[in-house]
Amino acid sequence: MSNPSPTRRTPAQNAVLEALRHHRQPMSAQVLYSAMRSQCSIGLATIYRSLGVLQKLGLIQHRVTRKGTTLYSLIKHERHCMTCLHCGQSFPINTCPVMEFEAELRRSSSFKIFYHTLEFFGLCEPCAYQVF
Amino acid sequence: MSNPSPTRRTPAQNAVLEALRHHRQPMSAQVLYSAMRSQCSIGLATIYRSLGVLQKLGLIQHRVTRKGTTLYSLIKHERHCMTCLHCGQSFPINTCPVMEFEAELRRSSSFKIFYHTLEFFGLCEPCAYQVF
DNA sequence: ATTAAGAATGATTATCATTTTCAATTACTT
DNA sequence: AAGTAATTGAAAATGATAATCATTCTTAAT
Repeated sequence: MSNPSPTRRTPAQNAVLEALRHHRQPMSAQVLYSAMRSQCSIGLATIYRSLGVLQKLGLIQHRVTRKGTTLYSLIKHERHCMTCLHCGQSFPINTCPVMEFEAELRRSSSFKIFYHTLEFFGLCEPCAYQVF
Repeated sequence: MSNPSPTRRTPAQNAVLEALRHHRQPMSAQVLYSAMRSQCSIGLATIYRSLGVLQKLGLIQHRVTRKGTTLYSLIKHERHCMTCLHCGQSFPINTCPVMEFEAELRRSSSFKIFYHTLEFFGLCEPCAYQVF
């Protein structure tokens, strides 16, 4: 459970982490950018770089939306979802069936696991009618 | 996001499906393009459109790589993996701990589930040393 | 404290996967 | 066959992220 962090975190990294801590929901780099812009001065490239580092430190997790944008959030409670292949909408699932498996995998593998993503794909009820 | 609603399966869609059936491994649209190009004549846009339709028909599944390219494959046995946040390499896992949960979710939800993605993120053993 | 080396920053540019456009072609219906 | 709708594909547009590079900030040694 320990994080590999021999390097000191930069002000930018801390600012990004703080922004993610403040806004509770997963955010894209772009949204993070405009949100942080109103507070401090930071470049978009720095945000991307910081997100990369924080990820490798095991502090934040990500998921990719249907449109291809990556959303970042603090590593805490897993929030999985069902995503409609037609409208792209995501519906949250409040349980996680992988917890136990992940713990076991951590023990049996030399791979250092930080987090996981689980997503179900298909059609939501309205779209199941509309398509085709 | 939303593709035109077809009334039948087009030759292009069948060709894409056949190509995915032939090559057994997950393929990107681009790779599919150059692979199919040598056989028949097809445009890249058509491949993307066909993949979208086939996905909504519940015939193929997808996963997004670390570099942002989407890989498509026939819906068959789930193949999950652990992906290194540093080198981007993916290591396959040969069991799936979600099967039972998915079946239950199918029963309890009105959402029409076709498939799911499960991916673990962290650092592979070599990278765990190299980073920082 | 000074300075040299190295890392971090940010504006811009480049890249690359995917989507959209639109004219041309093809398929379906009457 | 004629008319209408769907499909196709080449090219351009989009959009997220990565790379570049000159500048600024840290760090460490003197």
